[in-house]
Amino acid sequence: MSLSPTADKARLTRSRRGSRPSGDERELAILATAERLLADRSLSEISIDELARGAGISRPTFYFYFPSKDAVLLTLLDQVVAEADAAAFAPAHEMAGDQEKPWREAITAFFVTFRAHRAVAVAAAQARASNPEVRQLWARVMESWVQRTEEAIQAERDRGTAPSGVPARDLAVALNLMNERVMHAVFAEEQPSMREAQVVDTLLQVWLSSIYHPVALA
Amino acid sequence: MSLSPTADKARLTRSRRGSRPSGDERELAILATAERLLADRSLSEISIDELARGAGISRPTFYFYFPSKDAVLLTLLDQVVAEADAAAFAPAHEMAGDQEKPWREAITAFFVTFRAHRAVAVAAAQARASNPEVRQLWARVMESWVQRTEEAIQAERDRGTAPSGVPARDLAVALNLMNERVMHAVFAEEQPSMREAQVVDTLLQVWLSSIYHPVALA
DNA sequence: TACGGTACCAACAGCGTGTTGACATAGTCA
DNA sequence: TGACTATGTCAACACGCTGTTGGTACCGTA
Repeated sequence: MSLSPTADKARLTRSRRGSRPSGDERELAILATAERLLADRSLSEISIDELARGAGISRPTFYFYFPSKDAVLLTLLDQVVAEADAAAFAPAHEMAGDQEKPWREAITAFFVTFRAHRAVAVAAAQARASNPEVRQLWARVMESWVQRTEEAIQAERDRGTAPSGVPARDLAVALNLMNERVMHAVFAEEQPSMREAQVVDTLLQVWLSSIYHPVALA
Repeated sequence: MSLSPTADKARLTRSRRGSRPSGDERELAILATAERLLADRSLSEISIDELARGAGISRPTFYFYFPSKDAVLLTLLDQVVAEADAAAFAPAHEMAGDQEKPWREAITAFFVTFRAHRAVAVAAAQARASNPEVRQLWARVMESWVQRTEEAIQAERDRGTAPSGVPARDLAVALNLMNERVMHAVFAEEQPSMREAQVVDTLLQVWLSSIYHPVALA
């Protein structure tokens, strides 16, 4: 790393472990503290002072790195969402011979990713109500998933493998919202919810039935 | 409309015609003010002072009637839930010849009732995260609807009109959570959601497909 | 008339947020 | 080297909202 001879002079002489951590380290420390504390309590129950102390700085200094608690959560959510997006659409699941497999893989990918960051997922769902930026980020993300779902449903209908029913868009919205809500219930350990092991099978059952075997409504 | 058990606890003040409005009138005024203000803003954005002013009293006097903002919402929610419960299970929808009709009527009943009190519904969903009493009330209510759904699904399976698939309980949980989430999205005018006219048909489609035409999972 | 329950509020205490202004330290350039 | 600028840092303040205290006014009953 330190290629120049003048660089380690400065490093070795003065800046032993006693000197201040860098700004980047501080920012990461705040993020890590936030995710850690969110495992136990909601964001509104966590004060900025706690976040700051956890990162080894004072409350006013917190404002140097983030404009608010919510901004911290927004950063965390951004990371998790990017991870989920990458996981769910990485190998561009093709509708080959098997009808079930690609749907199962996509649902599983979301489930696994959000389960790994359940604290962030639950906190974000709550913050959505009060914070316009979180709401907007989540809306954008949901919208993109809904559109992919709608396109996949429409493709199946066009291929003749799925019959028509309610508009593909509405069905896609309902199914994606169901996934969001069921996963949230499981992660937040709500009453009523279901065992983690049952989540993917149950959701998949509902998706496949309503896409491939819609009933004719009166 | 004191249908609820928790709402009509012993506050049997009769209306003495004084210069001041009676306690009952004040309490109702607070409830009415709350529902009115909730149409525009979330509960956390409404101060107790506003609630008090709206009811024509001072902030400390508010505490004479309710221990907190959340208690006001809890009372409102109690009323709406009682109304929905009554509407959805009033004529004890029988599974007669028609498979679709009873499910459609139940889903429609919920939709109509909550739509009439959308502000309370949306506020309650938000308060659930932070308030244990709201959470508990909603959990109890959802649990009872899930149980009724599970029993109805199981009855259809026992009669041979619906094949087996995932456990009836898990399916009932997923379907009820979907209804909750979709209605919330519509009432809160979220992006993505759907037109109000499409809600019942879309939800019904998913319910009937997954109950009567479950696919065989791998 | 006086007593107790109901209804009411001014004022206070406490907590959390967001801001200000001053100060420290490290790198840069004259 | 010494002055300038960036980046960090924080004690102390202003503010808004919540929940409480301690006291007042009204009214039905005995």
